[in-house]
Amino acid sequence: MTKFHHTLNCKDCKSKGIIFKSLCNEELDMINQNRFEVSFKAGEIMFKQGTPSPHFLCLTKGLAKIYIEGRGKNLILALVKPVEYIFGPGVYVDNRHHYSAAAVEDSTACLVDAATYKLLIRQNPDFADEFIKRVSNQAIYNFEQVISLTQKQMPGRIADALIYLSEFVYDSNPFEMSLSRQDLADISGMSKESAIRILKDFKDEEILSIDGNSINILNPRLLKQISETG
Amino acid sequence: MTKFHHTLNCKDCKSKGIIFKSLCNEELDMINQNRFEVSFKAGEIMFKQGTPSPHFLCLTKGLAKIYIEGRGKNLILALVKPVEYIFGPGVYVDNRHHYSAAAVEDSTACLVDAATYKLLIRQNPDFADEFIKRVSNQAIYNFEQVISLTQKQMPGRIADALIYLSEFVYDSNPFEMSLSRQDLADISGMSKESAIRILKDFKDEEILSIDGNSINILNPRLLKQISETG
DNA sequence: TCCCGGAATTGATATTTATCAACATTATCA
DNA sequence: TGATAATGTTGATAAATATCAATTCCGGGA
Repeated sequence: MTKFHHTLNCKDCKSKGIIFKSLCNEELDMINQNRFEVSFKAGEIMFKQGTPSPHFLCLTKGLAKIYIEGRGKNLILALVKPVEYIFGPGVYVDNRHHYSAAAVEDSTACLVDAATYKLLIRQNPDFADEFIKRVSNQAIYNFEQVISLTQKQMPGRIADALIYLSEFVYDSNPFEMSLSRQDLADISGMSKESAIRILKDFKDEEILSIDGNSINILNPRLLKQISETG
Repeated sequence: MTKFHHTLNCKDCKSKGIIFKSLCNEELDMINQNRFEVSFKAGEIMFKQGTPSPHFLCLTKGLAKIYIEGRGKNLILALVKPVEYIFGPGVYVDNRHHYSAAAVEDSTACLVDAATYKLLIRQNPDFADEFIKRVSNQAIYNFEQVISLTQKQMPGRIADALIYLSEFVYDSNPFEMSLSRQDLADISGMSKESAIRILKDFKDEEILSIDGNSINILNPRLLKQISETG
């Protein structure tokens, strides 16, 4: 994990997230003065559940997973790609991370002091609205996730994960999956072996073609149907 | 469902939630002018997933459940008691309810126009902070819930539900459960029959005594241990 | 290049959980 | 009050899923 100051100013940052659109130049300066950039190699942990949480993290390059560490198993809540940010609920509660984050691919991120961020939320109602909107969207997504995990059977859950990967994470089909099978299992809340078996079933039914980590969704319609019928 | 204007002003309301503590009299007046009170009989639906969501709802009497309607099954996300409020994430996203709510006991609630509420969040940073804090707490609770539902086996999940009921909902032990067995199952993400069986096991092991809907936790330490070991 | 360790795969088996059906109990209401 | 429906309970069975063990595959160093 290398720490270094970025030469760019936030005002000029090409990878500035849309979250910052409601901030004026002065406010962006404030963020700029309280930030530093960090890079992570694939596999490295970015922060760990239970540790103090003093930062807002904006992913500028790579891919990260955020996951809850349960009893032996992990549950991946979401994958985060540029330019999205991670700002856990602990910041407003107990200053602790309630989930861990790790780099799935080599990544870089901007860290901003949480206090600065909270101050801006108080100062700028548009920014606050944007933030609440974002938190709300996340909550809604979590509802769908819980229903998927608790009420769908394994094929439905794997279908959900594959659709999520293709449509929201890699934004393409076919796609090269930078996740391990274990990660896929951790997204879908099942054992690695089960995840592999379902993938194979999908391959046998010619819903997918799989070559190592390259996945091609051959029958998106059927996959969506499996997702819906659970 | 009866609609009537409450005689009291919000300023004097005995059951005013702590959320309102950061509002000045003028702001409370604003809420007061945009609110009405409704009462629900036990079992009545307060609002339904998918319908437009123009209100902030504050429960002043009774007990309500909020639940997601999945494929045939429901998943109860939380029980709401006085004086807590329900303000779904849809208000900031698509103006739709993303979960349903129903009265478990005879209840009354104050409904406040959502636009008014959102305006106050923009106006009053302390109020906004309180609101975000509350949303954050909810998110953290949801994490624990997801882990319970996806990584614990049935006895652990029922233990979690019973602890939740005793410690957070009814605030007592023994307690009279106003929920049905189906509700208990919907909290724990399992079939009604399974929930009943686990209850019986706990009774046989003398962790609980059960008489109809009266539940007495005889061995809280062991119950907690079952919750933790899953 | 060869070897090693971790990931992926497969099969056999055990465990967990749901479903179905039958019956008991309780609440409701005319 | 008695009939009737809803809720609760139990047992038998089937389905879903995890676990364990044994290979195989693959990439990165010495």
